[in-house]
Amino acid sequence: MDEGMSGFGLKTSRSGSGGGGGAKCGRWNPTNEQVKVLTDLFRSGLRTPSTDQIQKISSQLSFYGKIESKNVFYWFQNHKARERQKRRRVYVESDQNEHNIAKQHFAEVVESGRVIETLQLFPVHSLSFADHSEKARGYTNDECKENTSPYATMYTCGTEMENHYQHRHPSLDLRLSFM
Amino acid sequence: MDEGMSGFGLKTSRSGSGGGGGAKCGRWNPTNEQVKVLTDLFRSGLRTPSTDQIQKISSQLSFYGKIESKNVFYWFQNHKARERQKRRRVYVESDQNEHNIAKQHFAEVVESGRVIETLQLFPVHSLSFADHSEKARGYTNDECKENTSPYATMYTCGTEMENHYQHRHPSLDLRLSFM
DNA sequence: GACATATGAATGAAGG
DNA sequence: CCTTCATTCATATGTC
Repeated sequence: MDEGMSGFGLKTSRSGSGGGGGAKCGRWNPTNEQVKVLTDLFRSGLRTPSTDQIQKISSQLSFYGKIESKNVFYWFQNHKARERQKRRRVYVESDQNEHNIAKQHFAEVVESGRVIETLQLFPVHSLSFADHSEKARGYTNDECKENTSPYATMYTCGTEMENHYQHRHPSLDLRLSFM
Repeated sequence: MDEGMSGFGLKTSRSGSGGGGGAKCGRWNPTNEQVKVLTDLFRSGLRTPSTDQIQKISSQLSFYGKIESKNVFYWFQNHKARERQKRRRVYVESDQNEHNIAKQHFAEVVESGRVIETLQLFPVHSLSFADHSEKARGYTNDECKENTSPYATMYTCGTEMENHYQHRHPSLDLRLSFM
């Protein structure tokens, strides 16, 4: 997700605004601030920025670290595609369990032209780059070992909406591994 | 991700305690049966299942335990990538000369629509959405493209050199420039 | 418990 | 827009 998970500690975050920055170049590695701004823009409705917009965004984000316009371009492409795809999956998935239509809670975001305006003036809340909110991805997981036994595994992880179609037996035609 | 997508379902799949006992998983932990089936499919030649196939496989595997389609997607992505990576290792190590017999390895698996058919047999029952119109686009061999151009920059967003902005700070007006 | 490894998940970058 | 590839992050598991 957009969450990124990068925790603060290990991720080779060369958020070197400023001087050298460790260059582990090879591919763009967005800083948390950059991601935040981009995400905000996306959330505010921007999906396919024009060349000009990309330029501007890139310029602004360069303050936080090395970045090229193509990075911005790709970021939006990927984010949009993944968001859509994610949604598609979820939709299908829930479709199979036939009982949670509620899954659609969000998905409006809107698209009015207003977004464009906003964008040109540049982002909203974006920066508070004092933001050290590392997601600190809590994960207070207790223990996750799913039992590996074939038949008892059903409801080990409730909550997701996946557990419902395990009533019919695969009939084991599976061993189609013939070749 | 995988969606290349890759980004399928929700990431925060921590179930909140709910009742059933079992554990709450931060990530999917496949059962042996699930792994076996996936491996068999892989061995039988399936490398990049289509969305439909992923759905079906996922449905079937749900019999053995909790699973989401994204898990199947990631599984194939990872398995394929790692096999290739491993092979590349070996290839590089053992091959100084021009004899690349090893090259043959991944030419065998790729061909014939057998896999597709197999897959269609796979799902059987269930699935109200079972459509037979598979794209059957059959994983047209991947590994052939050796990615020879690291930075081709084909993106249509003009100007690639952006790093110039980096040296002049946005003067922090950024924070205020919104709206 | 630290360390090594295997693997699930994510995402940048392309190619088409 | 779609799919795919490569790399990397994060966590589960195994070993000592």
